[in-house]
Amino acid sequence: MDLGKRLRSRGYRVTPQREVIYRVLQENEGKPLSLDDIHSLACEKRPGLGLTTVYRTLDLFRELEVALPVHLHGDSQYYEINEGKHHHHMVCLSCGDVELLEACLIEEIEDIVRDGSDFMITGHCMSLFGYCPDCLERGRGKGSR
Amino acid sequence: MDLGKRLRSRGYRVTPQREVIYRVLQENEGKPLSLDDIHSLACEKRPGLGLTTVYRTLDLFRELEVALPVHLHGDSQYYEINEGKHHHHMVCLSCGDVELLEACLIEEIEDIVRDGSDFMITGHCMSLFGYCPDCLERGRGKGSR
DNA sequence: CTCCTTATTGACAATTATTATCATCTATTA
DNA sequence: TAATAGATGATAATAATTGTCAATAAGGAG
Ligand SMILES: [Zn+2]
Ligand SMILES: [Zn+2]
Ligand SMILES: [Zn+2]
Ligand SMILES: [Zn+2]
Repeated sequence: MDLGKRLRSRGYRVTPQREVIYRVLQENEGKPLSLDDIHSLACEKRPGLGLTTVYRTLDLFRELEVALPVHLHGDSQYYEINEGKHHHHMVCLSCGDVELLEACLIEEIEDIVRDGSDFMITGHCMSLFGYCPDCLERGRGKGSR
Repeated sequence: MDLGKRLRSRGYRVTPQREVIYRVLQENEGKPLSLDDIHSLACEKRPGLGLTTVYRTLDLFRELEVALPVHLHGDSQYYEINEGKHHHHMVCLSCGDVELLEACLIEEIEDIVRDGSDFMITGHCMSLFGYCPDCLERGRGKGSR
């Protein structure tokens, strides 16, 4: 569904700022972006767009599930567009590169949980950490970062 | 291995502050604590302990792998003691309760990755979100939080 | 045990990140 | 096109994190 429908159907307005931020997320599908990343990229398309607006818009997008929060090691909160293509991430501890991982064993885990507790699982997140092929090749498999 | 050895073997000193913070983590095994949580609890045992020291100590503990960072939804960074008992978490979206999940299918995922890429996995994190039995019983399965 | 050396601490200041306020602007609808 | 209410951006206010430095105290030598 397109952004306009998703916004209007909940009583929110379609604004250029929201469209720009949405486009930034769309163009970086699979690449988690920090708030500052989003702000910089959005400002390229619409100079002057305020950082406050980025905060507000991402809160909204998260509420509407237009964007999903992504947890990686490191301080910042990252965001990604939610295109319904469920996936996870592999983060290189040396260069910080983020690769996509489409595999997910959540059903198996849900089975395990169902047998052992009454917790109802509705979502999850997962990140794998390690070293990307490039860093391994360059002998940076144990480098800092 | 005990804290003293872990510190001294790397040239760090054993201080009461570090011991107190370690004890706080130990007494809350399985329950992720935020920096403020840790600070409050540590201050009960040692009034006056500075927040700066908590920041510094947790950076150190993380480096020494005495503590592990835990990612949950929400802003704060959480920490947990690393007792070698690998586990994950289930977070209730209604009451915020965190339950332990000892199940982990990382080996299966590593197999999948090995077949599909050359990324070398050395660690991972995972959290499941949903509703705890209490909240389900109270009909708060779709409540806010 | 006492004295040195130097890592560590805590108070404070400086930065940085996030949230609140409010006048102005503008998307929507009639 | 005009009216209305939501949204934006500038600014201020808070909160979170990091840096500085004099005072303290842990660990090692004697
Ligand atoms: Zn790499
Ligand atoms: Zn998954
Ligand atoms: Zn609950
Ligand atoms: Zn695991």
